[in-house]
Amino acid sequence: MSAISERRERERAQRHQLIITAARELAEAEGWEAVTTRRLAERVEYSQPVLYSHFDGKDAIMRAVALEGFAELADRLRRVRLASTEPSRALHAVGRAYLDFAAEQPALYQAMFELPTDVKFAHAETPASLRAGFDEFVSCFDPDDPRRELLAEVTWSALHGIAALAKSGRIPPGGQAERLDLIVTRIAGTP
Amino acid sequence: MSAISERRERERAQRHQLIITAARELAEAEGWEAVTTRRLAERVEYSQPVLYSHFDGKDAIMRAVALEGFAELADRLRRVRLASTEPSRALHAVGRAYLDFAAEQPALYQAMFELPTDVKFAHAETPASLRAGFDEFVSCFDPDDPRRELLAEVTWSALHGIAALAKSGRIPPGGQAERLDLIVTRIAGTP
DNA sequence: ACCACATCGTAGCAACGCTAGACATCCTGC
DNA sequence: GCAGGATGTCTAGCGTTGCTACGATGTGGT
Repeated sequence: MSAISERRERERAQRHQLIITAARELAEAEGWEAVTTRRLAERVEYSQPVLYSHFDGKDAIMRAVALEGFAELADRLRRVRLASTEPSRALHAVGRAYLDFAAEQPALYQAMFELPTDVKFAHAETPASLRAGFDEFVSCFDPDDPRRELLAEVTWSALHGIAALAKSGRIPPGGQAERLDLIVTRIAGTP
Repeated sequence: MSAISERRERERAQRHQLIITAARELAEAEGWEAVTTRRLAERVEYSQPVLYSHFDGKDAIMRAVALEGFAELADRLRRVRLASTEPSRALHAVGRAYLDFAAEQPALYQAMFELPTDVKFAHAETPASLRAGFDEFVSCFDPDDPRRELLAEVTWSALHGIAALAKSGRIPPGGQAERLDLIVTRIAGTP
């Protein structure tokens, strides 16, 4: 009984992850509008109702994908920040890593930051990985500066702005490096 | 024949605008996901196929709403900029007007800047009203500065970032004024 | 007055998210 | 070892979506 139900639980967890990965791959390959419950079910080789035994619905699946993305992004930003020898260049490196993340995985980024979500961001029940990503920006500023939370917010928002507008073609996709330079030098520079 | 077909054409144009207005109001009241072709048809008191004799589909209707929004935004920004007596404060005023526009009409803003679109932004066939809105930002900077296009791009992007993230609850909706201050002083301030 | 044409509504299609109930399969207790 | 119960999966279907083919209606020109 114990060993068997453990195996079942293991299989169930694997399938849970399989659904998330399949949704993410499908979204990245053909966009979120192509991620239907039918296609997703076919892809994981189960019937539709199985999806609903793991998630409350399509939105919950997208939320799970987004959460996975938050963890990966926070990890990536952290690594880049710690690898920066000079603190003054840390923000630049983190910013570039952020833009690269958005450009390399547009569908994932969309699920995280653009699609409507009920994930709470600046609340008590905010997932840790979510706060962790933001904190990487905060850590790039002087701990003694009382406005460093605000500076991090605005830096993040500006990066999100150029990432989102470039992704949808609303500003020319080239020239992101130049925009990043401007943001970093103006915001992180001495006031 | 002439007078009658002219009247028909007039009625047709009125209905065209009626559809756009109805879609916009419905989206603003209940969100874009509530704007279905059936509900929209009922609201304008015609049957569904009539919508398709005016627009290529739902996306085209949303595009028409967005274009109307671009014209209004450009107009609003222009007025605010010209009303600014002191040039150094023009950018601040334009920025606040932009954020107000986004906050007051979230569905319209969403159609303009967040939803997938095939409207070209930085191309030859860019609608005039669209370029006009961007130019209001450009005009806030020194005409002799070779980087003023870049400065306008980044300013606009940063404003879009805080508008979009605040609208979806990803940053606290309060404190936009503080963020605006920071963006304006850091970007428009002397480098 | 009559025909031709344009215009509009009814009805229907495939696909969507989601769910109820039948079916099969496996574990448990005697 | 074997029936009984519980767990898990699939088939089938509901209501709604964007969109369209086709028939009815009514107007305009000759």
